[in-house]
Amino acid sequence: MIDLRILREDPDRARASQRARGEDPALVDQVLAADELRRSSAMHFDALRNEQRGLGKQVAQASKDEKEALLVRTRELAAEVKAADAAQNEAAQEAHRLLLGLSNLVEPGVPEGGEDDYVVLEEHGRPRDFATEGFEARDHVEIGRLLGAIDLERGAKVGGARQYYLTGVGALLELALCNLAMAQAVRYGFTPMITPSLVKPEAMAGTGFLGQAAENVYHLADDDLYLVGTSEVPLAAYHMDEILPADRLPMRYAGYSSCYRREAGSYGKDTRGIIRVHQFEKVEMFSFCAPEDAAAEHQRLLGWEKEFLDALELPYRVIDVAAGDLGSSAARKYDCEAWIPTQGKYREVTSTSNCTEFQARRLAVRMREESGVRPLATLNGTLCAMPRIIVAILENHQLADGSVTVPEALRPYLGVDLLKPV
RNA sequence: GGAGGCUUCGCCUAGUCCGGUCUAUGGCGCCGCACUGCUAAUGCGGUUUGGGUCUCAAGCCCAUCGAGGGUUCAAAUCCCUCAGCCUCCGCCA
Repeated sequence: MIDLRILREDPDRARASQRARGEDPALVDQVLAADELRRSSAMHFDALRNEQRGLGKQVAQASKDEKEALLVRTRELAAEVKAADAAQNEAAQEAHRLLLGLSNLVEPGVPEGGEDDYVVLEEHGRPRDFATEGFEARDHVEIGRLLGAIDLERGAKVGGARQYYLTGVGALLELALCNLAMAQAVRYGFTPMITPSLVKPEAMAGTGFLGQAAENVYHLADDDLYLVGTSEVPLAAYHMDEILPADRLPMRYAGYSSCYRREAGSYGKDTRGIIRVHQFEKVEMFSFCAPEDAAAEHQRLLGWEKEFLDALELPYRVIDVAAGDLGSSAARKYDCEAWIPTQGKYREVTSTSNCTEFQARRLAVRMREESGVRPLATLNGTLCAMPRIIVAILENHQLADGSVTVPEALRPYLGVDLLKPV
């Protein structure tokens, strides 16, 4: 949700932001018109209600005869107040509904355009040259089968398309990655959290996932609960309706949870393997901080993502995601993409977003400092999304016989330095 | 799933039976001021949140007693629905 004051004072900025995203700039003017109506109908109600309360006091003190006279005016006033209240509520709801449809203001400097208009900021590590090494790289599906780490056939049998079992060393690998990620997060002051995957509509809507992203969200109609696509949702909503002391910011949480995605509209994309699945586990970083500190915090989150990928010795690059490919909550987003040898390209493994005050306004998370109360900023970043990291490790660290070298940092958590075919 | 109890402005709490004097009591905490070798103590004042009005501030207005609806000229207070927490019973990992 955008600050109405900014919208009133600088509507051009909001229109430009909408245009950059490829969304409708006219929505800004609809919101402003609705807000105008909201304020005028509220003033009307306030005035009537003020009169009603004043007369109410007179009635209480009046003698019997006076009372009858007062009640004449007061009875018709009651009807007017009721009507004005209804009008006010309707106007407020409509203004709010329109305001919720507006995406966050894009941060200055974000590349223009859509999905393919990202800007590459950095490259780290060098992809291996398997031809020079004298063998052809196997893809993660094949390696996973050789190691007894991934069972896709039975995943499909039991759960349908895009479902999988991690088995044997595959399962252990995920647990080791989780521990490595959590250890790093704790080192930097994050509070480890295991979060609910099932949340109420307020949490889902407040985080901004029931807009254009809604088609990718699982909804349990019988209970009106949603399955989260990321622990960003329960972490953002953790402090819903709360006022946090400014001197305790930033507050950082690392959430581990299952993530569920319908993957609507991605038919035919990544149908092989576990690059794109309906359920996976993820360690997610989340930060509540002062708005003026958000850009710096965003860089810190990106830094911790890079540190994790470095520790796993993966070649990757960092991209600045274009305006048209940002989620509605994000003002800016950086993705880290790991090199996938058998695809010959970089694929997203982590993503960090600065949501500025957008989510905090919707969720009513505020900060208290001496000068008062105001919304704070929220940011999120992937630390370790299991399937894609497993894909990257298996493919990048494979040997000619199908074995996989375990990155040094992971060895204490896995207990072995080589995964061998079974 | 069934029965009962509870939910008040940071925390605790009065008020709810019997509607208007609630502009919500008191304590704790916190902030400011005064007094005082220092600290402590004491005294005085302030201290929910959101919206509006206003050039800004002050001031003023409206809403807010778990949420929503109803009765009434008038609701923290009466009625209905729902949620959360607690206790007990039943079932179950």
